Amino acid sequence: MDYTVEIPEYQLKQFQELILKLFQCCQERMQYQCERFGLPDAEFRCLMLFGEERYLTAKGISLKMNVVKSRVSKIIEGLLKKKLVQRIKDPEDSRVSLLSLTPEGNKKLNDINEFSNDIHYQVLMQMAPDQRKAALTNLDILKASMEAVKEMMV
Amino acid sequence: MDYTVEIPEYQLKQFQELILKLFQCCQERMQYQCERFGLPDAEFRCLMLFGEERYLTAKGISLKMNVVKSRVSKIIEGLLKKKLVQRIKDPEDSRVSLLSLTPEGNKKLNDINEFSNDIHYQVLMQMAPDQRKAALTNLDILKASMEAVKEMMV
DNA sequence: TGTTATAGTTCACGCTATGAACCAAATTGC
DNA sequence: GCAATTTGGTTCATAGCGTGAACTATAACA
Repeated sequence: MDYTVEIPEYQLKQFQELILKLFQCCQERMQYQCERFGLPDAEFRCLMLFGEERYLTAKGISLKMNVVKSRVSKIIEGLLKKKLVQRIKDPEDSRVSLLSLTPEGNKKLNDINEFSNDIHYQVLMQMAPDQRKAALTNLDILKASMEAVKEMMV
Repeated sequence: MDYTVEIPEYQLKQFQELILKLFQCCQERMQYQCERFGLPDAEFRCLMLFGEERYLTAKGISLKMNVVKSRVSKIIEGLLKKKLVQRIKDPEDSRVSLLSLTPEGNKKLNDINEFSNDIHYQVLMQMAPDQRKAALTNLDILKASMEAVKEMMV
C-alpha cells in the first residue's frame, strides 16, 4: 500500500492548498445553511441525525455527534424549545427518553435536505458529465487515503 | 458551463456522503493539530497567517480570518501571552501596531508546517503514483465547481 | 482647526463544548 | 431480596469562539 515514488514539492503544495480550500468552502456552506434555517450549528447537525433514525436517545446523539452528554442536554433543550423535536419516555427503561421529530421538525429536515441536494446537484452540474464519474472515483480514493492516515495518526 | 445531462440519484447521494466525510476528516485533523501544538483553534489559524507575511496588523488579520476586530484583540492577546508573537509600533502610523513572530513563534510555525506537510505527504503516499495526478486534477475541478456554486448562492 | 475616518481596546452577550457533581432508574452479585 | 455498582440524564462552573456597541487615540480631510 506504500508506493515509494517521490512526490514533487509542488504537488504537495498544490494538494495542501486544494484541501484547505475545499475545507473552507464546506465551512462557509455550513454557516450559510445554519443562518438560512435559523438554527445554531450544533442544533442543525443534531436535527440531521433524525434523517437516519426515527428515534434517538441523548446517549445515541452524544456518540454520533462526538460530544459529552451535558452538551447534548443543551442542544436538545434548544430543539425542544423550537418545537422541532419531542420526547417520550422509553417504556422499556424509564431512565431514557426517546427523541423524535415533530411535524414541524420533519418539515424543516425536508427543507434542509432539499436545499442540500440542490447545492450538491449544482456542483455536479458544473462538471462535464464524464468528469463526474472520475471525480467521484477519485474522491473515494482520497477519502480512503485520508482515513488510512487518520488511523495512523492516533 | 451547464451540462444538462441528468445526474442519477445514487451519484448525488454518494457525492454528498463523500464531501461530508472529507469535511469531517479535515475537522478532526484540525482539532488534533490544535491539541498537539497546544493552541486554541483561532490562535492556531492566526499563527498560520504569518507564513505568508512577515508583519501583520490587527486589521489585516481581521480581514484574513473573517472575524471582527474585537475578536482579533483577544486572539493576539493569547499569542502575546504565549510569547509566540511580538508587537511594535508602526513608525509611519502610531495607531497601528505591527505583529511579527518571535523566535519561538517561528519555531512553532515551522513545526506545524512540517507536521502538515507530513500528513499530506502520507495521504498522497496512500495513492498509486498515477492516481495522484488524476486526484489533483479532479480536486481542482471540484474546487472550481464548488466556488462557482458558492458565488451563485449569495 | 474642527470634523470625520481609521486602528485598537474593552465590555456585555450568546453559542459551543467540557468535566464534575448529582439524581434516579436499572443491573449486578452475593 | 437487597446493597453496591452501572447507566441515562440534568445542572452548574468554566473556557473558547465570535459579535456588536461604546470608547480612546491618532490620522486625514476640508
